[in-house]
Amino acid sequence: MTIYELLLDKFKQALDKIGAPADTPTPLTQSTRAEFGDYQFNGAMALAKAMRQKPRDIAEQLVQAVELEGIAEKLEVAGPGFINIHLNSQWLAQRLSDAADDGRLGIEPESPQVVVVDYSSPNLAKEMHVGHLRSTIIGDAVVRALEFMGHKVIRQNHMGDWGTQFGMLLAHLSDKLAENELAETALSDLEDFYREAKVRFDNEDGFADRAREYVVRLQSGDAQCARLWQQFIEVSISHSEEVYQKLNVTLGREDIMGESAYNPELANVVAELKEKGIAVEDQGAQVVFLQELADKEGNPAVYIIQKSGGGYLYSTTDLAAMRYRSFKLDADRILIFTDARQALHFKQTEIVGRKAGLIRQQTSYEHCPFGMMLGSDGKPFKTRTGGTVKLADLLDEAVQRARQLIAARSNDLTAQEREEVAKKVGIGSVKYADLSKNRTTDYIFNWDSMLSFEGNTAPYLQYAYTRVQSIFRKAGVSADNLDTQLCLQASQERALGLKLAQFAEAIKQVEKDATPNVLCTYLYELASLFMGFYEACPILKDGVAEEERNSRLRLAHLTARTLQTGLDLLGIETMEKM
RNA sequence: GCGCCCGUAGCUCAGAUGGAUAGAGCAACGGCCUUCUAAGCCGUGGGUCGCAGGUUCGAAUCCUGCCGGGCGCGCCA
Repeated sequence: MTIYELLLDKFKQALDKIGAPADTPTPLTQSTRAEFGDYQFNGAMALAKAMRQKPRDIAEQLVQAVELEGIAEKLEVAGPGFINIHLNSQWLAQRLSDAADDGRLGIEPESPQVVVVDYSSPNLAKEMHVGHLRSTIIGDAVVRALEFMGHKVIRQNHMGDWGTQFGMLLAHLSDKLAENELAETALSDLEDFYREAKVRFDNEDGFADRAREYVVRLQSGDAQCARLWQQFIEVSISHSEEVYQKLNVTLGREDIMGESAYNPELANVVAELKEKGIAVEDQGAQVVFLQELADKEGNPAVYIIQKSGGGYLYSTTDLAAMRYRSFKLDADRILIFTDARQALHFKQTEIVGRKAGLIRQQTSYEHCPFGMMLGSDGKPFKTRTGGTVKLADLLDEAVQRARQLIAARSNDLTAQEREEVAKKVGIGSVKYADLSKNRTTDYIFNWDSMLSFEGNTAPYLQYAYTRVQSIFRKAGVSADNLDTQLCLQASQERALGLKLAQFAEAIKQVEKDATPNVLCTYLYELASLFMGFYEACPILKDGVAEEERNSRLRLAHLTARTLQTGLDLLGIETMEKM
């Protein structure tokens, strides 16, 4: 149980005891300022009317009623009726001690849910570009947090491996192979390949017709065409996997569930919607009219599930995917990480899906939108020449920039260690810069600030970790044989200790709201408090008593483990030296 | 036209179920290394939370209307 949950429990009991209505809100929060204690309960004011008493009197009764012996050392009523809770430092120290002895840092798994997470989902017709970065790393961080909390996560890489654009690509590939080129060679640069095919499609006589013909053949299951497609897909998937590896993302082959996988289901999804009278024919297409999203004149929103020519759309695929995930995968939650522009689509998809029974009632359907990545000019992030930035190039540049920064500093790292640090810092910086921002809004990409090694950045957190490791190297002791009592004496120790004890509260918010930036903020505050502790509380210096030294070592070690675990949940690696 | 999202310090961003004097970082300025890595720490300055109403004991947060920006809205995904 987290401290928050524990206190909440106690205050609920106290509310009951003083005769507050059963559904009374329980606004318990971490205190905003140290002088207001560690947590505060703000529920007394709102009760004044219902209980016909002064808020301060209610607060006093709550303070009397709440059972926090041994947990809180002081409860005080302040202002109009705030209750400031000062936790008992010995109790806090004991919690930390227990956490330090536990492999999971004292964090209990939750009762497991099946959570299907759709993320990354690149278009295989092209190379991965910066537009795929956010979905990939935000989704991966949420997945890691969910798994850490004990849930059964089923990753779904909903790759774009199907659709009309493949006609032109396959026609082009077919010609290349006819000229005895190998698929790997022809497709070594997917962007070039796509461009070539597009040029032919737009300019070459007869090519567009051949492309359309390939689409029909592909969809009807033509064997030769399927082989071509398979070759194309294979090369493109390998490319994605290289990027995932560079990015330190947990997606693998087994997580791929491309759009093509739903192909056999599309016709019966449409048929089912028609049978139930949910979909109707309109202007030759099969559509669902959504009265729920009608405008002021009562004109319903239109959701097309089959084109007039008979072709299917992504709405159809998403409905089929919804059914598969809810019924076949038995999902309790379905999380979908795509950019914010698709918000309406997913809202409509859920309405249609629920109406048609394509999703079980108990399955939640959560679109987790995010904003665009912008350049420092506030416009969509592009290369100097205005082209799309390839993700692989972006990551290489990140490592290269980190490498230069490391080289510019004098340190005693070996060449191999420097290279390792460059990779972890470079990739970590790109990921952290993104993860640390509120998911839903656009964000401005800036090399200098993410790699500046100052402030709320990956290197700052990584550095905090190495500082602890350095202490242990110097001390020549292992953290395992420190059985001294942990003690929170100095104000810096107290503040660090409290923050450490709140790790689980941050993770829980991430899994609930799918917002990794909450964990980033937590880790930054933790690292920052550790830096203050490090400056103010000497550990190995002369004159530090053994008990104090060992207690501080334990605190430092717990900090390192928390940082490492937290960064790992974000998909960011740590190192021993930097 | 309708709908969704956003507007917080010069810049980049936090601000969970409404709570106390709105917080960080960068940039600016001033201190701290013969002492565990100064990639650090401590301090100073900087705000009509887009504007105007409303709800309430209390609003950056909720409601309404404006202004400004982004994005969607029948056969792309």
